[in-house]
Amino acid sequence: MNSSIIIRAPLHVQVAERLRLMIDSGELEPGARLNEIDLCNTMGVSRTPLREAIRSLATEGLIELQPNRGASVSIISHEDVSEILPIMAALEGLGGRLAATYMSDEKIDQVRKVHNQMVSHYQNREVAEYFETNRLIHELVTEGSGSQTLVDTINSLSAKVRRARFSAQMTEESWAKAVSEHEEIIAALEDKDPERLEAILIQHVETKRVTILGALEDKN
Amino acid sequence: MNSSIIIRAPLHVQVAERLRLMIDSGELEPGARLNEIDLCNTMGVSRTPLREAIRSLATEGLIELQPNRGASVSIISHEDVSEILPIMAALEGLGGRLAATYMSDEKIDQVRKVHNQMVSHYQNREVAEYFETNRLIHELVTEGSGSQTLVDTINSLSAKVRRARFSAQMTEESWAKAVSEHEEIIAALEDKDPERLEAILIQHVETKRVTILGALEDKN
DNA sequence: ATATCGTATTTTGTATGCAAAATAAAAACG
DNA sequence: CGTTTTTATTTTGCATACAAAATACGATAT
Repeated sequence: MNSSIIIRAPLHVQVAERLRLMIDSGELEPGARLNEIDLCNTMGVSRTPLREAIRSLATEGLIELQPNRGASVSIISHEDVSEILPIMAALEGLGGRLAATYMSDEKIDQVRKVHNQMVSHYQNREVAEYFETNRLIHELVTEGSGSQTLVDTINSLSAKVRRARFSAQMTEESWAKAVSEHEEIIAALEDKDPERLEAILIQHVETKRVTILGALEDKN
Repeated sequence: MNSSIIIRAPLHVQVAERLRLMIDSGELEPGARLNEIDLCNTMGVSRTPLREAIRSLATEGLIELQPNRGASVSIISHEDVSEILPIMAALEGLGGRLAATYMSDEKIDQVRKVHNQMVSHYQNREVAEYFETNRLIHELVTEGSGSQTLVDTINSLSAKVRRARFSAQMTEESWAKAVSEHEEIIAALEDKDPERLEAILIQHVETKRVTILGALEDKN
């Protein structure tokens, strides 16, 4: 008996992951056309799994399909951000409210630890590490809600705004504000105060919206 | 010059629509396995576009994929409903809050008309027509938010709980409650009271959650 | 020189074919 | 008989081949 079965994900799943990564990292810029044959060559797969992966990302909204004209990385607009962030605010708020009620003390301690790491990354101005720990905190809190659907829904929306990498364009001021809001998030979570945590998270995402829109202004 | 260009949707899109319909109508029941060749024969297409469509519906969550074992219509569980409905409540609430602020008077009148139709369907006990007008009202309100992303997100979640057709199992009591809540929805919308509309919609979806869970209890 | 038409090339859309895995069926063994 | 092992069949996964559409290119005409 062998309990450690090797599961190799289907090619179309692997290709989808890789494409998602390429889009996320900026290797495939917004608006870039996806030439099937080129991508097949670089990935070493045939068109069938590639096309299946493209269809998946299209329904996720990361890619746009034009009949007989192929796929391109969808462009995130000012309006898209203005639509997506309020929705994320509502959902992260809901997640926080549930997390403050249902999250175990152990999990809360874990969030606190990651939070402390994040603060030290902030003090050392380690941007990449800061963003990663930041992202992780939000994920942990949402997971604390106990709702996988909520995690998935937020992730799906987050993916659309994340890929443009507005992160690098954060000002010193908005950064400081984000960190101070995170202090409040942790406090509300440790106090197990659902309403307060919800309100803070909504405010926090609102701050993020302003930051991102500011960054978009500069770019365009 | 011909401005009425005939746009024929790609096969994989048509197939996806048809599959969605088959799932929604119950022709393909939850848990049913999707045999590629059978479906190809009934639809008169080859496996390639069918598989692309299946991949799309899988990322939508309507279908589940098992490596080397094909696809099956995903089963909606008690837990799924308990996760999805609170999210829908938050989102419909957000939609209502925005709609109460931004919806034009013309659109509000339109909602009122559909609402009156719905009430008369209720009085005549025309179930199917009632559900359709009900659905339409919620869609119109959400559209009134001006956020297509919000409409899409809610639709995606709604599709998962809709397909099991709990509708038929509504009790006289919960039906009456739903209608009376709708009266309040319309009133809040016409008064352009964002907070009230939000609260009512959240409560309304909560009512729906209880109804659906009750129906699920009876079934299992 | 610019515009338009026709042709060639590229790219996408769909169908089919072959290999590998899973399932079903049959045979061998206890 | 029931259980395992072997074999056959079905079904999925992936690659390739062909058809149709779109794009790029060049020639001709104005």
